[in-house]
Amino acid sequence: MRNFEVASLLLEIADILEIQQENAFRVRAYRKGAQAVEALPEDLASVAARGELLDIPGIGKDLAAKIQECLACGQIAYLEELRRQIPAGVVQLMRIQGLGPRTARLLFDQMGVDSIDKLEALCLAHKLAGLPGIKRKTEENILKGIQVWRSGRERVPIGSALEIADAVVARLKELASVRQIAVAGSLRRRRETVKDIDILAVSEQPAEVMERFVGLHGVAEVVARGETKSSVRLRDIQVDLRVVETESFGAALQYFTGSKQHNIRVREMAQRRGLKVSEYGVFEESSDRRVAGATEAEVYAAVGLPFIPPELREDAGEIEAALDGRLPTLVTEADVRGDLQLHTTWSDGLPSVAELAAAAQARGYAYIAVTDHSKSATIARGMSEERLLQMLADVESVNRTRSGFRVLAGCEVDIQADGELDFPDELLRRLDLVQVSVHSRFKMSRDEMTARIVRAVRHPLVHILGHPTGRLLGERAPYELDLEAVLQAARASGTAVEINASPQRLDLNDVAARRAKELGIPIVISTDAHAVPHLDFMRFGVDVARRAWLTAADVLNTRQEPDLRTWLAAKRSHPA
DNA sequence: GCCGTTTTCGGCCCGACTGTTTTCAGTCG
Repeated sequence: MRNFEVASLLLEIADILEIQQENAFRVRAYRKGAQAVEALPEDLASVAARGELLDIPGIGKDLAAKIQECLACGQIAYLEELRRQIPAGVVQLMRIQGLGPRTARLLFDQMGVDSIDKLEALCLAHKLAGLPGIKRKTEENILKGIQVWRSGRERVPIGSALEIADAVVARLKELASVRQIAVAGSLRRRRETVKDIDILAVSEQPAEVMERFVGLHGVAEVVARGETKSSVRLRDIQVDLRVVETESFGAALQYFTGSKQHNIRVREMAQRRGLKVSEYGVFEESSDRRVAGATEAEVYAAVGLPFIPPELREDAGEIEAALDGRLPTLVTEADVRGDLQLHTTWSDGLPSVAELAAAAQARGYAYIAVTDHSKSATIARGMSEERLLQMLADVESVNRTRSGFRVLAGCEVDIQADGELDFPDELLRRLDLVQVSVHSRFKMSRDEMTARIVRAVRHPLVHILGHPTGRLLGERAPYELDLEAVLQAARASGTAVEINASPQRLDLNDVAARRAKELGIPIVISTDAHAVPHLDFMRFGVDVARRAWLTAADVLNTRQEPDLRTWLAAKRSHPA
């Protein structure tokens, strides 16, 4: 059983307990436990086998026992019992925006509502008005919520969310009264998908800012409108705006960036020091005197912490690391010296090698690798062996024209169903860089797929495993795979793994990349660009790397060109 | 249910907005 599956069972327990109006802290304990499990960079089964479940913060005796039970028999008896009391359909009701546990309980108890379909029918027939606390308006809001839920666009990929957020920020910045403005929330933490966009501004004319905000082009609905806080639906996503005073900006930014769990930890630390943290600032409990608030650094300092980068704020060990002075210096886009997975006219890319080299050098890179597809990738116009040789000549001629810049001749070689590579060794040996990836036969069994990839990763001429899980965000689930086994094979053979920065892929993801780092596996961040503008995807890959706690030293393509070439050569003499 | 430089018991983050209310509960982040 996968970690996320265990986590989802724990979350379901939390949901049901919440509907049953159980102790809120007990509910929180299950949610926290679920989050800890999901963020765990290693398989729960391995941790359990070592008897270390209790070492996971947030997992105590009870949760450890339930996790053990999960791993042993795939279910939790306690949850089965809860499900008999509150059917799954009732838990589903809480997926509707504006509908929480109290209302779900009320609807189930009084009207037997146990599905969203039934809820919709009753709303349309105006059968809910008259229940305590429900009138016409509430029915309307529930129907709107059901529409949003049906549209299925509950989470938006980071690429499109950033685009919308940047546009909103630009429009609001035009107002002279807007002194400061920033994106907060999970978008600032650079989660791969987000549920909404949070924007924070400082202005002495909050009313003017709100006015501009709710009137923005593309606003489909004003969800809420207050003096300092408003929400709209804009192009299928909710955007929240808060306006605060200058002296509160840092506190508000810290607060609205979250995560919720991270903030709870910060507040607990503040409490122990006799302080109270809110979005308005840090205050002395006794006197209400403000001690911090204008900047985030100030807020963290007040509770005894160094500044923690937003990407780490998930309560996944960053508080402890900060206290011990072990926070990593995260890799930045400026550290990246080259891009190692690129496609050109030699297969399915748009630019020529020369065009790509010019664009990459203009961007400040010192090198790139062109990695066109191998012959089996027919859909992607994979290269025949002759064309591969012609590509080598092309790369050589481009290298003659450019100084201070190097094009490495590479290939993205298909991993065939049995783990064999798509080109013979004598050809691979002529390449500077060999990347291997799966592009076919996605539906193999977990064992077969694992064996297939492990075999390729162990091949002595292979440098990098590309998009290791094969997922396409929101389109295709990762293939069945024992990723831990693949990573162990990479470690043993010295092979690097890729963070594919294409916003469609982001593969490895943050959790897996963090595990790869833990194992000491070299990591590359590549865009997989098929056109010149795709070189800009690098920022998304760096975001994943930062969420994975990576420093520049963990990332191969931050090295100087000679160092990289040394690594590429040394890899081939690595004892397999 | 978890946790411990205040604690093995008694705590556990904090405020805005809406819709229903005549003073507040529910939801959200």
